[in-house]
Amino acid sequence: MNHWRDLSCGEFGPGRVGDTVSVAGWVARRRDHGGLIFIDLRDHTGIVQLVVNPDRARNAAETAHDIRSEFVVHARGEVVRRAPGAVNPNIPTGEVEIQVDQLEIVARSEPLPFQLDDEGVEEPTRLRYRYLDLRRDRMQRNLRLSATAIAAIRNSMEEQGFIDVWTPSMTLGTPEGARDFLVPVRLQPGKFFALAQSPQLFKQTFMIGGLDRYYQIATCWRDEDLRADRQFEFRQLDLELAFPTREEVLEVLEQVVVASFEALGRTAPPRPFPRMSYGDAMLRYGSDKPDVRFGLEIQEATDVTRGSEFGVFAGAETVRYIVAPQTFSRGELQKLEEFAKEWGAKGLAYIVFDESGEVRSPIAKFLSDEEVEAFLTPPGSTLLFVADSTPMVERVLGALRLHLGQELELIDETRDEHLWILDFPLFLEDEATGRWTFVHHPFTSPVEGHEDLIDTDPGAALSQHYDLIWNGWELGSGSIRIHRQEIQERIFRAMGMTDEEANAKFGWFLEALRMGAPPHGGFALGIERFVALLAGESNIREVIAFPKTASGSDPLTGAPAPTTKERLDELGISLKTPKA
RNA sequence: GGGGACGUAGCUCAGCGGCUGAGAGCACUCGCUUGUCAGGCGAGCACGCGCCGGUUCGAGUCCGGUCGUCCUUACCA
Repeated sequence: MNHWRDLSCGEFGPGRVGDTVSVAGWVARRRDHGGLIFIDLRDHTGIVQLVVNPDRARNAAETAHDIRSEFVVHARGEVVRRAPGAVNPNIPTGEVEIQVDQLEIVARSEPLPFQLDDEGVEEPTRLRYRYLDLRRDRMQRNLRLSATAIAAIRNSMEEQGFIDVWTPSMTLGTPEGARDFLVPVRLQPGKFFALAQSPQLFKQTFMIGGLDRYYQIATCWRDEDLRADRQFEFRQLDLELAFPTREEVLEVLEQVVVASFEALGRTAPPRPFPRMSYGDAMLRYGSDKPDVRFGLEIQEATDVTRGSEFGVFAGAETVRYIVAPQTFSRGELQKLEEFAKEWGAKGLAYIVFDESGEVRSPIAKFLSDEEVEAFLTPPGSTLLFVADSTPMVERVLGALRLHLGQELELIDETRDEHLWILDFPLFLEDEATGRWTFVHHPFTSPVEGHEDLIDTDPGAALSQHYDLIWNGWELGSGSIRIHRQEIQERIFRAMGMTDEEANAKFGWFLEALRMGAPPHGGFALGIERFVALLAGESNIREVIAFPKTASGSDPLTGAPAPTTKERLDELGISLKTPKA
């Protein structure tokens, strides 16, 4: 170490008794007994108690009198064993303390705007003074955990033969997908770069360039509303490999996840991770990112209700239901119906089977014997039905299932469930426009043999896309890509894009596909989501040093901010509503 | 853009259906205290109801708007 410190605060123990040492850190707390003064000295490793005794060091005692919370101090003294009655079992260094000989104030501190041991401080305050928040255990732990995980990810990628290559952040914008952040160019006024939403086309170009296995922890920018799991800028473990099978890509990711768990000293999830088809996920969970830590699976009833006396059932494209493992009062059922309506349902039919075996249901009188028999469940349960178009049924019951899972505390928080979702459709029909839009991105390869469906029956074509889900969070997604130019062009056409448009947007890439593109595929894993889950946080802002708020600003720096007229003139930009 | 919640002291919050000194805990300041570790005891400081407007004899409280924060939804290929 150096003259400031021989040991970090958390490193003191009985083995150091008798040593004369230097220590430095922040004053977590000072307890002044008039004579004796105790100082809890803190750094990133922990806390050690300094004892300043005027009988031993008069100058140090005078200095200690001036010391306040969060001063940075440097002390020199002797490590001594505490008297048996004075041991503090609450801190790892509690068996020893430092009898101070010299004490120096290195930096003073104003009283802090919030107390570091106050767990209840609101997020805006924490972000406004993030440097103070960072001193606290939670952020120290999360950022260190993040660093450990990222190191493990890099190691794993290197071991698996991937090379780290950088791609530009400033690139060509695309009208599809999320909104781009635009970057004006002083040298070419009126033109804009877009900040990369991901290195997607660049990494495919690496494969055409013969790099074979590429990875990068890439920063990505998307101008979309911020959420608990979304920021304007975030990082992806971005990777791509040539001549892969789907299994190989999944294998690479599973290795990365396992390596991260092991680096953190955790029991790794068993491999291979379970798989589920997209169709299955939507049917059973009403979601393409199902949380499978609890049951409450959605049941299909459409066949049974086809000719139902109950008009709502008979007339609906799809009827499905959830069996909740308890009964509900009328009021509770009404609330559940309101919840379903908020998600777009026209109503929520129910059948309550009381503990006594009695049936409460406004629709029971319409149901045939076959229906009643099909829906029969043990006493003390409730069936909740949604009848509507298939996407609406999936949507509403998926939301209701999650809602009930939380409300009824059915989710086993101690479990970790990793899951692959496979066999996505290539296209989904956009409900608003009726046009076919790609589910993932337009570079995803159809399943072999489904190429012709692109033109004949787009809705039936499956893609070689896959998502990695952890406890209901989408960690990332990937696919086997299209490496044949003519297939790529057919996809663009199916989306209603003319050849001219496709060329204008992706011409350089279509050209590259004509010059020897190997089969390739890859994946992108959301780093912050992954780390947040590893850290047990439900919000990625807790694992980001300087996150932005939901409104897209940074309370610490005050960004974003207006700029000057001069800067705008230089860039050839005029504002509709000029600001000072 | 839609829905919900919140905004009172540095922090976290209480505050009646409208009434004559706007509060608590912690923090902070001062004093006393030589074995505390959420130190103890005593004294003190806080002038603040996000902002604008309205209703009223009277508004932290009611109404409208606005700003900010969080959650959620559309959105996030």
